[in-house]
Amino acid sequence: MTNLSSTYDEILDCARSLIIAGGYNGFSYADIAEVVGIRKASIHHHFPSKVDLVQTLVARYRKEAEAGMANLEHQGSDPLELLRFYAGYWEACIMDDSAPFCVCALLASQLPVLPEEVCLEVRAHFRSLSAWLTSVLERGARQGQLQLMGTPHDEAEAFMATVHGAMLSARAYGDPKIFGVVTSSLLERFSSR
Amino acid sequence: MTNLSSTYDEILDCARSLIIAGGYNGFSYADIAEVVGIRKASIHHHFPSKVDLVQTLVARYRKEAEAGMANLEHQGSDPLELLRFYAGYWEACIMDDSAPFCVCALLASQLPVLPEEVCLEVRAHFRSLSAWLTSVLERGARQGQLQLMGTPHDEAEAFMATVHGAMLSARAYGDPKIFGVVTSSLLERFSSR
DNA sequence: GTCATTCTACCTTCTGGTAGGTAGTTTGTC
DNA sequence: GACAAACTACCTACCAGAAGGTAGAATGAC
Repeated sequence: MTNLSSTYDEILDCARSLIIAGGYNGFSYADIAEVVGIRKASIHHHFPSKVDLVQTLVARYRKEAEAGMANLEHQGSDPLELLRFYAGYWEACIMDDSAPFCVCALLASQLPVLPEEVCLEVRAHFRSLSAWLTSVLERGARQGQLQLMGTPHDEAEAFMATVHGAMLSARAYGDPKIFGVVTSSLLERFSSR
Repeated sequence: MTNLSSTYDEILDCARSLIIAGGYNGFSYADIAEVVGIRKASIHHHFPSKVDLVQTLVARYRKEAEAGMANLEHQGSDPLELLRFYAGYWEACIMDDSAPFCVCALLASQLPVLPEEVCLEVRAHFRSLSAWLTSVLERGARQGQLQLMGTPHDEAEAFMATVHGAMLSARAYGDPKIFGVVTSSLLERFSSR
């Protein structure tokens, strides 16, 4: 139980890449089988159904993201630094093409055709990301470091939306640099100076 | 040629709704056939392949959007009004669930698995929308009505990204109101007063 | 009669999923 | 330590249904 096979992880990693590329209906067990070098049926041993696979994958993604946010928080960086780090993290992922889109953002776009279980995981990610951003903005505003025009919550939603939209634009233009253009414009607006 | 059958249009409208819900791989000819009340094979008479159908659909969408932008432009409204109108248009579409997502924004998210022809149409829409927003922002800045921190182009990209991200959040939360929250925060920031 | 439209009937390939089997490892019991 | 039972990870060989698509025959308007 503690010793999970590496195949299990390989399947999850592969599925993640495939979802990032084309969403829930954009890949099949056959696609994974080919990449991992295993037979289709063997995937069912690890993940009985496609819903199981994607739900596990998103749950894990969500956990990683939450761990990342908690970790940033403990490093005691100031609010503006945290926002910069968050945007910088995605900028790096997009520039080196290692993860050119947030799994949950991509799945959210197809929410109406997603299985209920996956839908709930995706929604939970949006809520936890929004909550974290809200707390960062709230702290920044209280310290006088960040310039907010609305409530921390509303500004957090706007921040998140802009980052997701920037991922979309980078993909649409086929130009990773556009992500940096949009996010740096976003960050600038929050700095007081 | 001038007298296009209404079935043709019904198929396009139906496909549009289905794409808005789940993207390129989220619907099939069978789905359309059921809604339109026609046999699968009959759709092939109007659109030989799925690529033809989606390409036509996106091209038409693009034309409509460009006509809408040109029309707004001719009404001579001031820049801030134009931005408000644009955001308000989408807010209405999302609130009444008539078109809760931009077809091109949704397709852009799955660009890596899209047929080349569709990909080009989607990209073209992003470019024309960005160009229009740039011109509006540029004019607003020149007139002193809008407060820009970066170049009109960069701000236009940020504006577009935020609107697309707001669509995504509204869908993720299952709450149409979040679109208005994000976009009104966005518009406020551009107003001078 | 011609032409567009729609139909039935069919094809191939892909889809997620199942059944049943095999080789190798762990585990529990004596 | 020996040995059976159970478990893990994978396999081959299927299946039913859905996918996009084709061929050719009816229908019906001009």
